[in-house]
Amino acid sequence: MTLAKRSQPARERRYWLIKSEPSSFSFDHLLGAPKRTTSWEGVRNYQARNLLRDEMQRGDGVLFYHSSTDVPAIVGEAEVVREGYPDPTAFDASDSHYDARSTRESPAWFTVDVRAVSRFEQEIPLARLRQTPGLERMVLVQKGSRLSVQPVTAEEWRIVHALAVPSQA
DNA sequence: GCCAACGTTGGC
DNA sequence: GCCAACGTTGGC
Repeated sequence: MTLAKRSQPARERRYWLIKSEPSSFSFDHLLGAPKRTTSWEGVRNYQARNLLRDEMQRGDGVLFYHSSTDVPAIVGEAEVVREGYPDPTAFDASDSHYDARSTRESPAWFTVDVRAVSRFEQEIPLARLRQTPGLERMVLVQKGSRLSVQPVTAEEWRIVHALAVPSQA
């Protein structure tokens, strides 16, 4: 965190949702990682890149979603612990996410660090999200929605939490 | 495994 | 700048 960033006025906490295929990187992987933290690298979509680079801030809340699995679901909560920085995998010719267009002088792709906060008491399957009043406009439930890093509204975050942690509702 | 929806590429 | 072709995502 730079002085410049620390001295910026605080803004409202914002919320995001990130997708991952549990067969490649699950919420358990994140919980088991050093400091329960990982770099969310490898994103190669410009809309998602813009969110990673420009919008996600330290302290923001993150819903962790399992895609391409038997029961696609939101399974836990994480938070942004490091703001956008160049994705190192884009510079590594031996990495499957290598992109020669991205240079250290002019990086094309960005990542943030996320840390696991907690696994939800109850996973929330996509089918349930679709049935939940107030979530009709959530990006995740839109037809054809493929964005792997998505904005979540404060109200959507609240509703999801009420489903996920009923003991606190 | 199927296939709809989407994003990217590249010819013109 | 258009748009067809292609590769990928991801639910079902």
